[in-house]
Amino acid sequence: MSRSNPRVLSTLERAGGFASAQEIYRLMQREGESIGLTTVYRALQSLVNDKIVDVLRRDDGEAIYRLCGEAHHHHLVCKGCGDTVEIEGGAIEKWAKMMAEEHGFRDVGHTAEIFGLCGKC
Amino acid sequence: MSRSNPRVLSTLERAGGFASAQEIYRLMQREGESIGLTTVYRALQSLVNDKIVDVLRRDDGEAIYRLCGEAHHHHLVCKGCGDTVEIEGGAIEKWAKMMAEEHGFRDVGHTAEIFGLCGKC
DNA sequence: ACGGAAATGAAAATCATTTTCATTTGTGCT
DNA sequence: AGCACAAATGAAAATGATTTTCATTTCCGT
Repeated sequence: MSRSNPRVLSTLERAGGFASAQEIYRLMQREGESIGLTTVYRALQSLVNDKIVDVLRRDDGEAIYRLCGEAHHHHLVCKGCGDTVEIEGGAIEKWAKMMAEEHGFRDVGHTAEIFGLCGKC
Repeated sequence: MSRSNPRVLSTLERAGGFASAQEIYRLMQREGESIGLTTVYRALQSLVNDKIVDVLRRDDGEAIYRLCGEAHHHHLVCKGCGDTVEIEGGAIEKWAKMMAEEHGFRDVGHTAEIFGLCGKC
């Protein structure tokens, strides 16, 4: 029953380990891969079940899938041109850990993004 | 242009200060209030704009609206029971400011949430 | 009362995601 | 190879939340 499609996984990796189902589908299309949207969704669900990827939610409600165990980073996104810079978040990791401890939470993950206008916009 | 419908706000309050648009709509229907779903959505958007309510996402992607104070804060959400704790994020503010400066971004905002399992789950 | 702006809501449109179902592919067996 | 059967695939339809459209109604200022 392992529906983890290796092509989907590798596309997610190539996308920077962070993308929505629709994005992965479009990316594969653009690269000439023949695959159905349904299969992409199924592969991602399977990867989530197998705990190979994590699923989060964007502000607009779209689900985004992220490789687990990947040294994780955050994003600095330009509201004007959409340009994205990957940034490091050591401070955040510590903050998250502290807050979790303080409130008796365990098994914690986190999301953090910064958005604004880049130099060119 | 203040479309903040007082009946919607008071229903959200009565719902425990935490509900989805659909739930608020159904609640008002059940209580015999005459209102359209569209108006509920518009009222909630307006309340979000006015920073009277916060919007989060459930695991299934449905938006939930939540009354909250004006002070900027972040959330610690339990993946098990959905319990939410408002936390302070002084460290994040500084981090966001620093990163933005470093990459020449201005006019920046940010999001940050921590999720895990609370003591009871 | 009159006229224009804002509010309202029913119905249609949109969009991500899920389900259905017929078809294809793969695998083990003889 | 041929055969049966399970798993995988994907197109199309269904679903459900949210947004948009647009005609109608309510409000307010004159």
